[in-house]
Amino acid sequence: MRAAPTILHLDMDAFYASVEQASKPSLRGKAVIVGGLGPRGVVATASYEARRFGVHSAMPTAQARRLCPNGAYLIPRFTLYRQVSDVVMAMLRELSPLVEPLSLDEAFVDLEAGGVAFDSGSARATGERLRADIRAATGLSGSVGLAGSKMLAKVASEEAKPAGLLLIEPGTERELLAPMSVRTLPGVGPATGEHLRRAGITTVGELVEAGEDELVRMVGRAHGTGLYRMALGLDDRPVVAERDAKSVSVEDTFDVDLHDRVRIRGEVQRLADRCVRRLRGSGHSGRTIVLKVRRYDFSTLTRSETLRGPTDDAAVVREAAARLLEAVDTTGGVRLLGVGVTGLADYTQEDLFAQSLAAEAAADAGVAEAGAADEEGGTPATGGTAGGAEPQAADGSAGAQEGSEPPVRAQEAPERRWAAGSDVRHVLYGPGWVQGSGVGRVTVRFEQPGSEPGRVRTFRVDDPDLEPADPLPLVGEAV
DNA sequence: TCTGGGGTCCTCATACTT
DNA sequence: TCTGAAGTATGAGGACCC
Repeated sequence: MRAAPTILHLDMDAFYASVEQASKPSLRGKAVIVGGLGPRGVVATASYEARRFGVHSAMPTAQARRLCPNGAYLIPRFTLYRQVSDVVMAMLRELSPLVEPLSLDEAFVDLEAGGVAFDSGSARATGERLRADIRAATGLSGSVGLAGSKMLAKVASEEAKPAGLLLIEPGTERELLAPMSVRTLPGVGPATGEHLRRAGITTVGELVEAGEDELVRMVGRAHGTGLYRMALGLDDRPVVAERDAKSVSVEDTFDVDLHDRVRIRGEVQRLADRCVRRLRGSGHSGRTIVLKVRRYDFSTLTRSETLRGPTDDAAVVREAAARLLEAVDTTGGVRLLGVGVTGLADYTQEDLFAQSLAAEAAADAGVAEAGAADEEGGTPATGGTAGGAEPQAADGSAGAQEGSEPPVRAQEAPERRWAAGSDVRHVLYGPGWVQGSGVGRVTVRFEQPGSEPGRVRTFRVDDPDLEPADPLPLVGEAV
């Protein structure tokens, strides 16, 4: 067991919403909800002002709108969040080489390994300085937890929220944990929580009383022993700086369930292409292809196929995904499709073997379904309902497949779409952001991170003076 | 009016190999 | 040559996390 509380957990407060408030002065102090804005969207982050109305992460956006009709609803701008996150993570790496990012807004740091803290006093001082530095560099607040283990440090930062710091002194952890809900412990979600509740266990203290054997009996070996140790405050997992990705996947939920088999097939191909682009971008190839289908009734099934060697060939992944789809009954409708690759290997190795194998398999399968599989004439999967606003941010590439799409329809003058929250620039009025759009109009608020709250103006959606723009930095770097 | 997207890890059943 | 046990690979699903 570790003596000194030198594991630090940083958790940025309401990160996405706070970044939006920092970048849009008129939203400071207001209820801001960032998430999917389509009919099936969910909330990613709600500002503390919005939380007062009962809005929280993972809640359907439609429900959030009912609870908080006057909030600002914005699509996420991951490019900006990543930029801010990079700044924060760089500051953590100045403290120690052992930094383990958990997401864009959370990380563990082993302060002792960095030689910046060795006891409660120095750890606390380091944590306070970090919070101040982050605020100075980004204008945002983060909460810091300090303890002798990762699990306790995370519990501490959770308790410290918002904008606080909590250090758990060694020796006090069991006393501190005992009255807390079992849901406090990592790994206890709704299902396990309910399972335990039915057995009369609602607090961490009761978990300890139940004993290891009983817990193993209830929730299985790995989970049971882990849970018992966590309840005792025991956790010797090290802070790990570099973690290899284990899988890459993409998925889309459709605004309206898909019924047409040809359309479904087309979407699966599109997802396979996107997945391979991501796979290659991460410098990997992979051996197992996974197809995910969520049906109209929200039941989810996965089908997978393991190749004899890793691949990063789009054609190979497309074919495998198509084969897997053939084994799935989609009558009734499909609300989500996904394609993933697991069993990752380094990108560098050639995968001719896998490719020739896929060709072989395709030839085999071809005997049975040659007629059905190809010939998907007609029904171009043009844009359509997927992904709602289709912000076309980073990935510019549309669905330009290699020639296989039959007749290219005449492009009906594509109406420009302006997603709420996205950055724009007007020739006359300068930088601003889209506050809303509809019936041929788009409303823009002209302001930027350092400015006073700005004025609102409305334009025609096809106003040539208005253009999409890149996000502006939150602090510094004159604009 | 329901329930996103990108991941990880665990468990269980089954098939295959030794 | 047949059979059963044990170990391993694969596939599917569930829970959880942010």
